[in-house]
Amino acid sequence: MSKDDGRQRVTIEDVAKRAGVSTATVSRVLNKTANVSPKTVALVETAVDELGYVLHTAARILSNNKTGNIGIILPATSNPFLTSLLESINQYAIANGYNLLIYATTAQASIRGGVPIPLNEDNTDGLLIFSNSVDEQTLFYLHRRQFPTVLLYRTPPQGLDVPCVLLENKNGARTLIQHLIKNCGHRRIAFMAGPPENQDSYWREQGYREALAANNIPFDPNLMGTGAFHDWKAKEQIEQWLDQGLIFDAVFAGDDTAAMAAIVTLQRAGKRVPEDVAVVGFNNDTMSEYINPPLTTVHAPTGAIGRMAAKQLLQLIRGEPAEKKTLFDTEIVVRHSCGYKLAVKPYVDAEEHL
Amino acid sequence: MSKDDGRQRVTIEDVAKRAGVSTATVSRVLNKTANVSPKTVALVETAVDELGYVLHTAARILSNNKTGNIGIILPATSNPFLTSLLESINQYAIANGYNLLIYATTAQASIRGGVPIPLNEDNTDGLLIFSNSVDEQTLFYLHRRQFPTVLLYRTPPQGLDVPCVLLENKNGARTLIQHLIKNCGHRRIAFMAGPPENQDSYWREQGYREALAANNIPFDPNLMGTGAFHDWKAKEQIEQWLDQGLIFDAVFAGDDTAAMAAIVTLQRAGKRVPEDVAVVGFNNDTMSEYINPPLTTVHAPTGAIGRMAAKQLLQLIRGEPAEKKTLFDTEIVVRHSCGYKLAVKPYVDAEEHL
DNA sequence: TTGTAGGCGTTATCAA
DNA sequence: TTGATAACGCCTACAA
Repeated sequence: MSKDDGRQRVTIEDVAKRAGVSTATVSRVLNKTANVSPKTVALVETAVDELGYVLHTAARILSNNKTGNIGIILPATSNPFLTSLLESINQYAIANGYNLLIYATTAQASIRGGVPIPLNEDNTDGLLIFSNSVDEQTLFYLHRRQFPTVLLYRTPPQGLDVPCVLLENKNGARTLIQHLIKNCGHRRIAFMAGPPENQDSYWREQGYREALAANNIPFDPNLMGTGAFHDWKAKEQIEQWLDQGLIFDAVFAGDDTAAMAAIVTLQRAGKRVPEDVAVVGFNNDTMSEYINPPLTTVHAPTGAIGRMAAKQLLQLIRGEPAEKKTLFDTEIVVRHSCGYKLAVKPYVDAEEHL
Repeated sequence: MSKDDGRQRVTIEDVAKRAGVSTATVSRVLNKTANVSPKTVALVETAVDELGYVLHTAARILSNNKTGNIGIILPATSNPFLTSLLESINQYAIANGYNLLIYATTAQASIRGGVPIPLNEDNTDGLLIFSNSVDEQTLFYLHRRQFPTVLLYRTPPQGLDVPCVLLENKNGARTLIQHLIKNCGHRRIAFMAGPPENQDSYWREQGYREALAANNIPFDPNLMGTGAFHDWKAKEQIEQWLDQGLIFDAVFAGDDTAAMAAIVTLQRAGKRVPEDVAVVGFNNDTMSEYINPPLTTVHAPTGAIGRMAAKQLLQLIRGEPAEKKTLFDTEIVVRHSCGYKLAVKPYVDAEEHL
């Protein structure tokens, strides 16, 4: 291993010798954990510099279990929504003296047969867990170890008492679909679900169904599909619907990413959005107002959610209690893709002006 | 610390006792590092399960320096381009038995006074370093320690011999600006630079200047601004230019994120894009074809770059040599925002059809 | 095939 | 204010 051929590592002992003090003293000045005479401090600091000493993280962790890091585990899917979430958490963490480490897992992360997950109690002081990115066994393990953990966008499993920070989905979705029905006159509204087991998607679907019921529109299973909060998945779903000749005048894409892909796929198939088919999303990602046509969606306070989760986690780490459950409300944002007319005009191709 | 109140951790020793074997044997079956009789293996494995034993990462690292992780350090800016990069690296890492840990730093990460950076030789087997997210001192330190390191989107500093994976920027930018000048008839082309010290931005500017020179357009320092590869920064720059009455008929935004923000800012100020002002970007992010108008840009093979960097790093970790320098070429993508007419029509507002 | 024991680098306890 | 030393949990010679 190339890593082992490296020249001998400079240890705290080397520093101690060079400075003519004990390792204990070096540790004290490094951690400011006790009073040390200014003279000694200077001695140690120059020794550190001269030797190029860098503390061995693993050794410290083994010895006292402090890392200065918090971690977040999330599914490895590239959704701009996740970027916003991470950004807000990172900011909060740094502002409070912690570094954020990120692990994006393709499978559901799990401890099993003694194998730890890559971000855990050994290299972080606490963990944020997004949706169902780790399995229940691991959740229970962390809880048994009383390791500071906060759940994001999911509730804890039965019998597990872990704080969670959530988005209110049902009301937002219901309002959105009501708008589609009442204000825009759509009746055959297709729904694209998120990833399997996703709680946000589940509740958005409930809101969709409630709006239908409230308007005496019978639920039609043929209008149920999957966008998986993913562009190519949404593309496939739209293409399949088009191929099979499904009749629909609107699509609730599940989230903005799927909505964006749905719009483009429909347009490439010769459909006009929103004249032929309306499309609405969920989240209000940054690009939602820039796309073509601007997207009608539900605004989710993603940054606030991230900050709140980080805040709860740091409280837990400090040994303070945290909120069992925090719920954030949403707000509908009406633009053009739903077919409802607005004052602001979107871009019009040059040739139209000629 | 709440983390210390947790019930006693199950160690390898507990497992050994339970299974009636030595810790050495437990370690052997856990790591498959030597032959153990099937009978003993079974004994150990059930003990692991019954006790809920999970290996202590830090202890293993301290003992043998293997982590199974690679790390990437990058600046904490939310650019969809980075998401693509991370996705490709993560896929490659996982396909090859490594986990990717991510650290997004707001300042330039640095070891100093013995303080390690959060992702380092103690918790990863190798490091990918994006652009100038860590300082030179740290780069030299890692090299001195012979720690596997690959630079992404930057060359090593003078005197440092570290592999790097790069994007070709100058030719791409020159071609793009040539297109703006020759095919679209623009002459006063403003340029928005990326973040300070960013090598990609530097070379894009060189390409811009070369295209100008090749067409006998004098370089005008008034047309030089900053977009910082960031939406709000680009917005500010456009607003400032508009305020001061700068005359320009095109903007090379530096990257797609800045371009998207530039387009929207211009439109809100009552300018038509591309009729009044053309806008072009760089990268060809996913959303570039969806925005309004669809963006003319330069395609960068971000996924391939990420995979290549990960590949080089794993070679280094295995003790194999890596390419000193890998350069990826680009390709211009002409859509609507440059003003050049294409067959594919963008979205047209419903009212235009009435 | 298995066990014993030393060492990895740090921090914390206890004395001085 | 400082020093000696016992953990922390694991791995790997070396022995058996």
